Amino acid sequence: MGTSSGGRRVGRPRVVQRPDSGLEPRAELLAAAAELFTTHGYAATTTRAVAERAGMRQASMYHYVSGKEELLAELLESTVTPSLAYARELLADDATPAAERLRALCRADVELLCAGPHNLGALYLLPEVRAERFAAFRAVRAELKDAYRQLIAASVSASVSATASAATAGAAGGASAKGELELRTDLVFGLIEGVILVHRSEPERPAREFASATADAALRIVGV
Amino acid sequence: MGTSSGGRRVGRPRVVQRPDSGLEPRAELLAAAAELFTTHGYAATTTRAVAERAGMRQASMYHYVSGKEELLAELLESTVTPSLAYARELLADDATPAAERLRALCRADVELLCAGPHNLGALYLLPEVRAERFAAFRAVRAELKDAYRQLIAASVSASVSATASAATAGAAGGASAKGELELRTDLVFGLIEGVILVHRSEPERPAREFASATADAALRIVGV
DNA sequence: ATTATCTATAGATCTATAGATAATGC
DNA sequence: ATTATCTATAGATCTATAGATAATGC
Repeated sequence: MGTSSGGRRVGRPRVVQRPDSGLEPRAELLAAAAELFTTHGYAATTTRAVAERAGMRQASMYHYVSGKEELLAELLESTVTPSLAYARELLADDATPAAERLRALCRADVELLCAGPHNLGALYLLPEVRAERFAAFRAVRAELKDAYRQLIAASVSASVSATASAATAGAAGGASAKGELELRTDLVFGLIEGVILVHRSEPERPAREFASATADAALRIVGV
Repeated sequence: MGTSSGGRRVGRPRVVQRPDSGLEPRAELLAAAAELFTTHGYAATTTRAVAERAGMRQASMYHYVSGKEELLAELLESTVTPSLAYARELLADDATPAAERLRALCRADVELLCAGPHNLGALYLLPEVRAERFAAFRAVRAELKDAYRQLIAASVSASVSATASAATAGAAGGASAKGELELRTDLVFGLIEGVILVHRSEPERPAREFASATADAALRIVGV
């Protein structure tokens, strides 16, 4: 295990020595890529910049990853996987009211992405993500969105059957019930995403509070 | 005037002739840049790609613009300027209730950006926009956000004084009144931005309806 | 012997300029 | 003469590979 600090390392020494970050070289590369991709963009970030920030020369990076794409793929998945795992737990928990579970998912999602050192949420929007290479990530994300959809549907139907006030549901006739659900899902998903982006401008606000306020806003949008 | 179609044009003919688009060369370049920047990203778009899509050779582009940056700057300003103009009108109109004006601004903003052929809203998020070169754009955008802030403040105070139900205002003690306003503004602004991005996935939904639904959602977030 | 790193570089770009060319205008 | 375009290209990258090197391990 102890490859990190301590004993001398195998292999030719790095030309520029730095205070041991405690991270494995691959993790150092990922951290460097996260910072550079979010601040300068993916296409504008060179392999040299990533490697050098991770403390090694450009060519040495290829000992650990196949190139920039692999770094992006891994970063993308690392942002969405924890949210999805939590979403699955929530979907399975049929003891808690749906609205409460929806609230919990919104909070967790915003907090996870706002609390990290970089704005990894912004990576979702890179045009490069549409490439075939990142299909796996897009699938995971679609599954997360579907979890939102299910929780919203359950929240709405619980609210309607409880209060019988169909007025809250807006123009939900019944014919366009599916369209209504799709619309609410897009509004909530848009809020979550947009709010994460806006947060970057005001990073001094505690992520915890902000996530909680966003979750409240999401429930108000859904109308429960 | 009639430089567009009709009579023969001055100068060496283009090597690849195309059905006259009716646009001036500079406008053709802007349209090409809009498409490429939004689909492939700014850094990943080459001057060659822009020029060729506009029907001219790479070098000819420099006859009209100084480079990619100028194209981006112009596209950015063209997306935010109409919204800001409308926001100023609304701020001046003290005959209409604030909540109604806020609703109108949200609608217009979403509709303007969703109705266009490309997702110009996504350009806001390019990391390159943080560069000094685009300070003018960022200033315009900050002014637009301030218009939101003012309309939200006016909506809330009208609502509170009318119904005296301070409960709607959430945890608005009074000490953190400014923080509350800032929070609501970020939530609404985040919703507007996020929703524009989400819309791209489902472009078959009419922009008009979607904008209207978003405006309703914004008012529910604000709590009026 | 194995490993992690290095230096060097070929090949493929991409930008922006220089200078030529093929139209119209007068 | 003026204009819009073209071709050609210098200079500056950037990526990914080849092969050398300087450690540790046995």
